[in-house]
Amino acid sequence: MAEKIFIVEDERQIARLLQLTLEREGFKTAIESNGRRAYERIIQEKYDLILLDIMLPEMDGMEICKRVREVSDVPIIMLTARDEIRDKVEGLDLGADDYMTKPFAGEELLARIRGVLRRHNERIRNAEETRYVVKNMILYPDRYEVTVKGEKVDLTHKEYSLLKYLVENKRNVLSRDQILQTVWGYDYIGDTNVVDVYISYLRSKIDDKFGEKYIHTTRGVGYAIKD
Amino acid sequence: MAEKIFIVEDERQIARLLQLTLEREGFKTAIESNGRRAYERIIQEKYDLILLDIMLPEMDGMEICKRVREVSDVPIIMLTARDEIRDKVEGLDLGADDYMTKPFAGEELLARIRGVLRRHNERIRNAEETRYVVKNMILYPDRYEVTVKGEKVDLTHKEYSLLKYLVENKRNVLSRDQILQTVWGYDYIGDTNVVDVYISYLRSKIDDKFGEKYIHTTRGVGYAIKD
DNA sequence: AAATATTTTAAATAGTTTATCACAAGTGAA
DNA sequence: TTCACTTGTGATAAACTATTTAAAATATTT
Repeated sequence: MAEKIFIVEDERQIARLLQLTLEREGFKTAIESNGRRAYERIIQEKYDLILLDIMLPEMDGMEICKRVREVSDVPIIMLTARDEIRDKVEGLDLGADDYMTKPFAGEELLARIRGVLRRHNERIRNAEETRYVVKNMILYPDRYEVTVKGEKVDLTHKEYSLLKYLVENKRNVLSRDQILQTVWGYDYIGDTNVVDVYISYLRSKIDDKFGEKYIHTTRGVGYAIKD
Repeated sequence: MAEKIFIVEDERQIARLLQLTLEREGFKTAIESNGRRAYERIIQEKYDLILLDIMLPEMDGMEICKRVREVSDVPIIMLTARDEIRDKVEGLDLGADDYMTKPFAGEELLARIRGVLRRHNERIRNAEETRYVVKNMILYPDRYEVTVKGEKVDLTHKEYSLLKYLVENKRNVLSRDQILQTVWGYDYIGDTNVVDVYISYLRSKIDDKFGEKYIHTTRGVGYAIKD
């Protein structure tokens, strides 16, 4: 699918040139010359990348960048005249992903655009990782990691698997047999209290350490994790 | 069927942006900017998911989340500003299903919404989130939990099993023999009044405590639970 | 191969639940 | 209203369950 690039530039010549360069490479484009209108369009429509000039009528590029960043991570590349070097720095501070100084070579622009898009896609893919939230505990299954109040908790493999099983079934009481089957892979139910022991380990590393009750016992039945 | 998502956010621009993003993906949406009104709408109407900003006029998102959780399992995703609140939020008890920091990429938000909805649906389908309701009492079989007027009732295993059997057969009078067979597993009927005793325990924990008559005696026959 | 970490088993302890009994209270028929 | 029977309830001993600890067995790393 072709990415849609929004060109915010009040100099018609430059805007047109950009548009031709991009469309020749298969991108879709839209152009806007007025700052305030550009901001509104960015908010309301969906673009995959914004090329943003700094000097614009009604609202300048810095201001647009700042405001857009309050609500969106859409990739932004700032376009600056060569002598506005101070602006470069400031633009990056405002959350732009990259910048280009005018005049620029088409190849360099395309390379930067591809780079920014690639990094952005990676960011999204990584950010999509699932996580399970219970109170202030977060379990990240892909990372094999658990944090409580932002602090990493060190768990052994069995401890982690047990916690994961509980968290995946938040609120439901799981019997020792269910747990043995799922976490330990036992298929006949022996005479062991290993589940109880591991519950105890988890509690000392989580409940006790952070002074909150996560793991609940239902006598005669099993264990459950709850908010 | 399109899921209905309730956007609770006081910044119009952000709310609007969320709405557009979601509607473009085929969700139905509703917006509310005031915290107290949002709470009332959540309680009274049916939404499939709540996007809940933290800072809101009249009642903040944390408070709403906490109160809603007392009566409902509706999926909640918290929205927090990146710098100011993020750290605090990690340290606070959400009871939420997930959270997002602003600004966020539309793709990530959609991925999280789908993830939370999927898990919620699985919870309902697989975990038979069935509930038995008698007057103000709700019995959740998977959670081994009983609430009356939203308040959790502490029951022992036998008490719970007996209550469950009665509730599963609401309005039907069950004889002591039937109860002994099903709940106690006795297959010959001895000379015991243990059923009577447990009926008494249940009444003191439920009927008496909450001042309503749930368990009825049919003289010479047995017991039944009724609205 | 030694050192370290993890997992399992076993046993002591503390705590809760259960069943029974004895008697009190309640109910309906005569 | 009384009587015979049914039902309700508090006390308690016995049974059971969960928790913790420590030590033994196993796996992993150095």
